[in-house]
Amino acid sequence: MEDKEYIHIHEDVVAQVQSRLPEEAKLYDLAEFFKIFGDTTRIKILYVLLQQEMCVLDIALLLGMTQSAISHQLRVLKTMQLVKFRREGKTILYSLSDSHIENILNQGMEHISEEE
Amino acid sequence: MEDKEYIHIHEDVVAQVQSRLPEEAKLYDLAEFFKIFGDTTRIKILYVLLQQEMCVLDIALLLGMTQSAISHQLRVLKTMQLVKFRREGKTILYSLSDSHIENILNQGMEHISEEE
DNA sequence: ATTACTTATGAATAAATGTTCATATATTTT
DNA sequence: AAAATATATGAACATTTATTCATAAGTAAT
Repeated sequence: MEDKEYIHIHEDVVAQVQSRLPEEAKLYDLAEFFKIFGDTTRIKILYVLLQQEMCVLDIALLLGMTQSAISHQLRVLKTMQLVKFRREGKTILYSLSDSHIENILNQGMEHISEEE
Repeated sequence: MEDKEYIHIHEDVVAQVQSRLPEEAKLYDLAEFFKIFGDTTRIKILYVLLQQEMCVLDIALLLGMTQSAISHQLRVLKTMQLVKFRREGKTILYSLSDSHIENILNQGMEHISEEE
C-alpha cells in the first residue's frame, strides 16, 4: 500500500458536492454569525430587547448580572450589528437593529420546542 | 447613600419585561442549540449533508480534514439530533435529520449576505 | 480466524471565550 | 470645577471547546 487509498470513496460525488458548496469565507462568516446566539447571556439580552429598548443597568438588574458583564456582551452584539443604540442624557438605550433577528430566534425556539 | 440605588431605573418596566421573558431553561437550551451552528467545521458538514447523504471518510476528504475530527463533530450533531445515520455494509451514511435545519441555515445566510 | 477497512473514542494540547475586578471615559448636576 | 451617575474597557482567570494522536470497536472479505 503506497500512500493510503480509500477504496470506497466516490470521488465523482465528492467533487460534485464540493463544487456546489458555498465559498469557504462565507461558511466561516455564517458560523461566526451563529456563534453570537450560542451564549445564554446574549440570548437573554436579545429576548429582553425584543420587548423593550433598554439601558445597560436595567438589563443587568433584570438578568441578575453585573453591569460589566452586560456591557461586554453588548459590545459583541453591537460589533456584529445585532443591536443599535441611542443616547438619552446620561444613559444609552439599546435596541435590536434588525427584525431579521427575531425570525432567527423564533425559528430556533420553534425547533427546540418540537423535540419529543 | 445607604446601599446603592440606581435612580434612573424603571422597576416597573423591568418587572414587566421580566415576566414576559421565556423561562431560564428554555433560553439556555436555545443558546445550546445555536452553539451547534457556531463552528465552521459543523457548518460545513451540514452544508455537505444538505446536498448529499455521505460517509465520514468522504466528508473528511471533501473538507480536507482528518477522519477523527469529522467523527467527533458528527457525534455532536448526532447527539443534538441534527443528523441521522444508516448503515450500509461497512460504511455509515449520515444525513440531515430535519428540514428545519435548512431553514435556519438559509435564514442566517440571508442575513449575512445582506450586510453592506 | 485473520486481515483489511471504516468508524468511534479517550486523553492531551492549544485556542477561544465569558466573567470579574479595577479603573477609565463620558455626561449631567450642583 | 467637582461630584455623581452611567457606560466602556483592559487584564487576569477559569472554563469550554476543537483538533490531534493513538487505539479500540465493529463489519466484511479472504
